[in-house]
Amino acid sequence: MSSNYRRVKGTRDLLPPETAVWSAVESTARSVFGRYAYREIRTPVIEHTELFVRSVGESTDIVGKEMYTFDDRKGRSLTLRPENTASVARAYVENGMGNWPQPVKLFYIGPQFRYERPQKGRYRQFHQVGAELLGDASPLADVELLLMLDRFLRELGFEDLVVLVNTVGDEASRDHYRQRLVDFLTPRREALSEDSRRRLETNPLRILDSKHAGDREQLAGVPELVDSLSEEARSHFDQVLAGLDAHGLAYRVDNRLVRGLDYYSHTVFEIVSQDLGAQDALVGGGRYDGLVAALGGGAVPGIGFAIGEDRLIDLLPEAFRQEAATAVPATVVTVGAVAPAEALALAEELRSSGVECLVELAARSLKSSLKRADRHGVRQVILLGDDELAGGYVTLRDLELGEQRQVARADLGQVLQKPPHDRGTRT
RNA sequence: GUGAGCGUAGUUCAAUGGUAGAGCCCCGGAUUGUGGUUCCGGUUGUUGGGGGUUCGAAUCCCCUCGCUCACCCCA
Repeated sequence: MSSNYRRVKGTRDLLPPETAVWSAVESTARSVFGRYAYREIRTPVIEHTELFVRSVGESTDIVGKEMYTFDDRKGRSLTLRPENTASVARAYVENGMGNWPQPVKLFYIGPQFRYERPQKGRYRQFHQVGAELLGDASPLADVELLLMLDRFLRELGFEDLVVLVNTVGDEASRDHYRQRLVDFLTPRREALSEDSRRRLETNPLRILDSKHAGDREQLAGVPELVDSLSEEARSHFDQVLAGLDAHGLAYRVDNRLVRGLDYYSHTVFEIVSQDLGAQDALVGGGRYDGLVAALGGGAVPGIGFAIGEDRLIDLLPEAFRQEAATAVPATVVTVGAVAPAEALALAEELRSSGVECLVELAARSLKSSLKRADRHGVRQVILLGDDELAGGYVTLRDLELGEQRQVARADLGQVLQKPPHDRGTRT
């Protein structure tokens, strides 16, 4: 408000100490995904617009009205990625990953962009943590992916999140069902919302998860997609559910769950939370067996998920936040007539032995230095006065315990190596 | 794109047409070798911006920008 320069709408500055939480969440993702041998991929933030039109789908809202699209200086249409699966699939084809040992397991962490009106849990620049498994069509691959996702969320401390699963079948199943759905809804056309009437032509399946009250009424008695499944699609889904049962992963089958991106097939899933307001989807994902082929690759099956990192962090259990918060463990302070340069020299020694510390660089009264240390959330204060300098030791004061002791200067690095870890966050 | 609510100090908020304030935060100090409590002192505002009404506007009106929430859609 005081500045002429402001964040662009829908973006935000992530500041410490919050960034430490983000960092910890991302470390956990790397750790968990790593145990399943997923490796990180980093794709560009900008892509050719056509990539998203082809993969996400022309009739989707994302492509229709939510993309940051612009022409570069040569008139090529470029788009800030609205999601990351299309880029991963493109990279798979472009880099010949089809020749790598299959399946290829990739994860990504990064910003995505959608031009929407910002509100709770929805930003124009938001962040996703996602994983993609390419080259494995088996139902057990779906199961393993969901187990990995579940493990990640549990390591963050989430307990009661429920996975909603459904199948949208293979292409033949969907074609068959789409026709039945259109047959059912056409007589009711006039009672549908404007959006849904449009979808009847462009993307009928999307009408199923319309939240519009009138639409929901008209959907009473609608044919279920389950009944249109091919033998193979039915069997795939049954095996996925059996696998989840075998591992005790809680889920709910939601026959109305249809995801907003065109590339999905077979298994689709979502994790929603009641504590997020209107933007309740925390994770979305599913199988996309036709995507790589659509981008000019071979018939390579795929499955993946994307976690809304911003939303995830909104909901993060307090215990994990606490653990992630960082406090500065120590500061070096001079006493009496000792020059601050001596303190800096000592701090550098400590840093050489791996200790994290601040230094008081101004000559102040001890009283004032201690007060400042306390305000910075420092726990250990290293006092360096004439006596200490002459005796080759320091006085180490623990502000939390209110105790102090003398430590030989040579041992100080060792003593501070393991900082007390029980200090709370300062907010 | 549509609707609603809200814009006063870094922050949370007061001031209902008559001199823009308080708490917190931040900075300094209370005889420079001992912090947190306490006390003293200090910095910070074109009242989001522009226009109008009025002797006089943070306050009323119009426009505009921004924020928040919801619809829609999704992560």
